[in-house]
Amino acid sequence: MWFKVDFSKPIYSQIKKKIKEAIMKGELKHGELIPSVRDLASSISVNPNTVARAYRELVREGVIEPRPGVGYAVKKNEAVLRKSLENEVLREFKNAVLSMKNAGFTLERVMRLVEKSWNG
Amino acid sequence: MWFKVDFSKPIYSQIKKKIKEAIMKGELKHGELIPSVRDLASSISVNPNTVARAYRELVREGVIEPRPGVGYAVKKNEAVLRKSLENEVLREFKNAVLSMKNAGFTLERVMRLVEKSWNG
Amino acid sequence: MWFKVDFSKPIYSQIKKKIKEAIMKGELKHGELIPSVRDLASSISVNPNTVARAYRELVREGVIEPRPGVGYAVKKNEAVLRKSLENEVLREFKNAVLSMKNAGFTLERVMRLVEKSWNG
Amino acid sequence: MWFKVDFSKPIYSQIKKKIKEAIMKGELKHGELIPSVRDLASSISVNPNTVARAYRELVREGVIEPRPGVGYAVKKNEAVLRKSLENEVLREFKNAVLSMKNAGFTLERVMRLVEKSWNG
DNA sequence: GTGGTCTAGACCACC
DNA sequence: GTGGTCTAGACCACG
Repeated sequence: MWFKVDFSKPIYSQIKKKIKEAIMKGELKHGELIPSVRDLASSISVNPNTVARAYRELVREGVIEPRPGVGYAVKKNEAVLRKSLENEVLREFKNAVLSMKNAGFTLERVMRLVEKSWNG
Repeated sequence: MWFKVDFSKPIYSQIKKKIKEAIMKGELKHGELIPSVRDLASSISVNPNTVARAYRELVREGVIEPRPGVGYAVKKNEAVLRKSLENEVLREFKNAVLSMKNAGFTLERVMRLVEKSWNG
Repeated sequence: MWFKVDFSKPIYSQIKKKIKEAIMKGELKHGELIPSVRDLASSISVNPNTVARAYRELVREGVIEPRPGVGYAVKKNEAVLRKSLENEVLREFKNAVLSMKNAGFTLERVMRLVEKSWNG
Repeated sequence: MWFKVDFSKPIYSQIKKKIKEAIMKGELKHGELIPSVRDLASSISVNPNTVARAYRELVREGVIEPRPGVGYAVKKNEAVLRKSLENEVLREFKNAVLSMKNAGFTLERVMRLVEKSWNG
């Protein structure tokens, strides 16, 4: 596990997002152990407490489950996870679309921008 | 001038955005006075300091200008303002699109969601 | 706000429980501010982080809500809170009753013990 | 010997409790061998170390005794064991009753809940 | 080895 | 003043 942290946003929420995305992409499968708190923390050069907070919240959201003395395992598969990730990401996206509208962009221009952003 | 404050985001930035949007929509025109700090503060039930901060930053950005003893007047017109707002909103939008991609949405689904969000 | 911390159980969860109980008893009312993180922390001689964690979880559970720059206010009244507290306390209680049964106590004896514990 | 492990509580203490209850119910009698560490571990899908720890503590408490090369045998009989279990369970029960009181339950409601929990 | 909790203290944004 | 986030590092329980 490996990614670049963006210090302009809360690190713990970036971790949550990355884990969720990894599950959705099949990089982490149902029942598999995710990286240990200490491992992930050192591999992205972040304090273990920060990773622990992210994991704790993922547990609360039902995405992973603690295996005492062993680590954390992926709990739910797409069905439940998708809902959690979708809600988060969708809200952000809808707001962005409305902001574009309020800023005076046309629907056509926004559509073109989606494609452009998507591919590069 | 009135709107519902969303306590989950910085209030001062919501105020800034609203003022900018009002100008772009033509609700506030070049040279016109915007609501006084105290009026806006009481009408949206917010600390006057918060409104003052928003206005201070708008002044710094050249969007409005102080009229000592009178209030604040719109400085930039829609054409000039658009550029700054666009950049801000565009960045947010591109991030949102990429998040959708990472979350496993298809391009087609995203396109449909643009239309849906736009109209609803 | 003032209470004796029991170091044999997680402090943050004792804080959560105390706040909930205070609300249920009417000591803290809807809309009122609860003690600030720093105040409570110093008054019970505990690290602010510990109080912050408790408050953060209470927010997540919908019991209190953050007032940025001001503090935390009591959000829901009995209706919602009762559910949250009841679930917690009830689960604990049912387990205790079943443990008594498994340990060989009679129903009659348990009933008498309820009264005894209640009054003393 | 088999039961469902609850991953939200320490496994070794669940094992201890189960063994004690089995003795009190007469399922395990004085002098009888209890399941071997490896058997119990595999039958409830748990790390053998965990079972070993439970047995070690039961030995320390004088509930069972090691029979080198053979296994562990029940040492105390029901009468002697009862006292230790009772104390443990009683303390838990009293706390639960007080929590119910603090949560605003009435004595009457608690009494009804005892019966309800007792019967199912 | 794993996670869970806590302390101490820093820095930032917000009101 | 308020809370939000993060670091550093300790200690404990569990497997």
